[in-house]
Amino acid sequence: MDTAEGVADPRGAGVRRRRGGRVPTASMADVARLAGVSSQTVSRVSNGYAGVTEETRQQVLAAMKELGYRPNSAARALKRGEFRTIGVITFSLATTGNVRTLEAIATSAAGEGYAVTLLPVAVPTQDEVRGAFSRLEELAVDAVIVIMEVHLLDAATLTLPPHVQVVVVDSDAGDHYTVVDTDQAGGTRAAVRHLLDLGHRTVWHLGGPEDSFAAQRRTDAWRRTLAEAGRTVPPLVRGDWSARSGYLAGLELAAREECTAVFAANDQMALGLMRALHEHGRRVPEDVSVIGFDDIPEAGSFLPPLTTVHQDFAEVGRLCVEAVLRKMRQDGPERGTTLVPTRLVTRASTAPPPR
Amino acid sequence: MDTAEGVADPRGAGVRRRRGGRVPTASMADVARLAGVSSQTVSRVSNGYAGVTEETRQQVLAAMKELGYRPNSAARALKRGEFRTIGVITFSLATTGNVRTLEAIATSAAGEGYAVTLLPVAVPTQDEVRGAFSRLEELAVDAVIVIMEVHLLDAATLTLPPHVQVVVVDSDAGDHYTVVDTDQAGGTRAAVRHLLDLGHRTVWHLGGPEDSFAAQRRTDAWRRTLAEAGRTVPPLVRGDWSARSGYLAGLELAAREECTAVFAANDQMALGLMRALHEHGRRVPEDVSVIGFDDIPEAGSFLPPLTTVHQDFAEVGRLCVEAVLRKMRQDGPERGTTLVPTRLVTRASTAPPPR
DNA sequence: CCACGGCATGTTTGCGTAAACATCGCGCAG
DNA sequence: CTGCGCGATGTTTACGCAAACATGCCGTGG
Repeated sequence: MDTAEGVADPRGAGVRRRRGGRVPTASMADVARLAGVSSQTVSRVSNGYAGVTEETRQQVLAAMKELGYRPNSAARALKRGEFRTIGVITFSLATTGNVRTLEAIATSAAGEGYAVTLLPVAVPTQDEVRGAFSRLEELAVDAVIVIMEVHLLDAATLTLPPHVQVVVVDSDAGDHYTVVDTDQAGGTRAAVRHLLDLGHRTVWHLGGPEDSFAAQRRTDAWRRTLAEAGRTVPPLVRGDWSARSGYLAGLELAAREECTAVFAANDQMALGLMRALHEHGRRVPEDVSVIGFDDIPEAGSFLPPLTTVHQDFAEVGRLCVEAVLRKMRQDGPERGTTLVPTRLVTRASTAPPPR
Repeated sequence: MDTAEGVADPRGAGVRRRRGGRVPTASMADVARLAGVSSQTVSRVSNGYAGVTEETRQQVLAAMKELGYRPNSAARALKRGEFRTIGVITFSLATTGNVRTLEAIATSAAGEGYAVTLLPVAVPTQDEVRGAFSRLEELAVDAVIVIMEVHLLDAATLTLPPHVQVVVVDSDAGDHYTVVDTDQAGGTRAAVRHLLDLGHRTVWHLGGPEDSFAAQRRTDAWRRTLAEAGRTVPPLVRGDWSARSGYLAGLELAAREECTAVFAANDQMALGLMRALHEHGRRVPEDVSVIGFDDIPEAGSFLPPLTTVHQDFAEVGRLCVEAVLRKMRQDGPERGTTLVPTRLVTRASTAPPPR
């Protein structure tokens, strides 16, 4: 029982195959002919318009079914001038945050009747991004969301082609574009204050890579919070988000007796950090408190379970879609940044400092 | 300097705006007019055809640039009969495997000049899948890849509409569809044998959820491998892929003195399992060996670093794209399963059993 | 009894592109 | 000097759909 066979070809003996031997699909005209109506009536049925007799409607539906008719989205898009598709540019799906955000975007978009087209950019240079944009423009896309967690390598700010509705996640381009982001500063402040409130004299920081906006903000907020509290700011240690880099950085920190509390810029690095501390006989949380950022699903199963800052990725995704659709419909050059609040999740990895 | 002006507008003084105040975009005709050539010549330049004088070409390019011309993908798709887009149906982006596969698909597809449209399906009932398919068909998509890690809830096998080129990841529908999958059995065998070779009398198994194909295969292969080696098959313990479920299952296993080796169906569950063992004073690997599956990036940073079965998701994604494009182009109803080999990564969580 | 309104349906047209076919002009062979 | 061939460019047309407009039919009120 294969796909196309046995259907009386109303166009006569024409085989009607495109290059490559594609299976021909039924058009509205085919359906119209079979149902004995005009193609416009088929269109009306297809789009659920009123003003079609129930009897006619049934005939058309029957014909559609018989021919396996599917509206041709290219033609429809051409006529309507929109694709109901949102493009998403992302530099990597390796980080939890990006993936969760993407998933939320896809779900929200689906709820609005939009699909999501993915466009991965290998290297985040401005040229690459621009290239991605031209590809997207030639693609079937009405608007674009850029999930950007890394600085553009060759330019301080993001410059993009006009005529495209853009919403950016996790950037500092709020004065040029619409930006939706987690409240990095608020989350960081909560984390650092939590440790200070437990009695630690200061808080060390295992920061993310230099080229990441999110990392930069967390580091800035860490410094600011300590400064506001009048504490000394220990030297910054950097990782690259990976657990491995957290481990390496942890080797350094484990050697420092005076380090009793560490704020890691994400949970993976916190994981590696804790391993290094463990290997060097420094217990968590008795000797050293560790706090993370993100609240990945596994964080509660680390050894010990990790206190961390929970990010609401679903909300970020939802807001992105909302913002981009709003921009699309109103064509308003709306700018500014929307912040999504975080929540501190207290688990076993933080405790008062040793006496 | 707007796009359509000074042009004899057959519809009268129409401003040529679509509903919603969309910015009108330049068409080939606009470019042609400005460049003083025919639209066909613009088309030729746009598609890089030979047979256009360099001089003409430059004029056209200049005109394109001035008008900010972008080919209209809807029209192009309508004419060409293809979108150069692959749809991906996925039930969840929560698991590492799905995400990594998706990323690889997107990258491979981009390499072939194809984009990827994402279609998340909330609940994996057959109706939902079929619904996703109809949406996809109405969408701008030439072929579909289904990343399916969960059984359909209301049917044993996957039934899908005709006329669509489909490749399925991680399924048992190889006799009906083209399937690409990790060699679950091979990986499992390697894991179990590794533990047996270390001297363990048998291997316990922390399986994945019942409704997952992958989990089922790993469980089957575990049983088979033990049987082949003439070992007793301990009772199966199940989790749901999450670290938390691994922890809960671990509480059970930790109580069993005779359990010296556990094969967890994924790394997250292994993580939770190790936490439970730790809490009950059973050391890994001295008292109990633990092996995982997937080799997530963090696996090397667990306490202790996890021995696990490495999956080559990139290869899976690549093969999917390759297969689906091949099917598309040849229209061959090619079936069967392609297996991607795994690799055992030995780290610190496995050792000979205690004497 | 006819006109008019309203509803179901049909016809025309154009969206932007590119294949197929038509034309034009130039250079070179005869 | 003429004609032929070929390369460069123009013209026509169709892709499938749906808005805009046209038609035809019915019933009702004057």
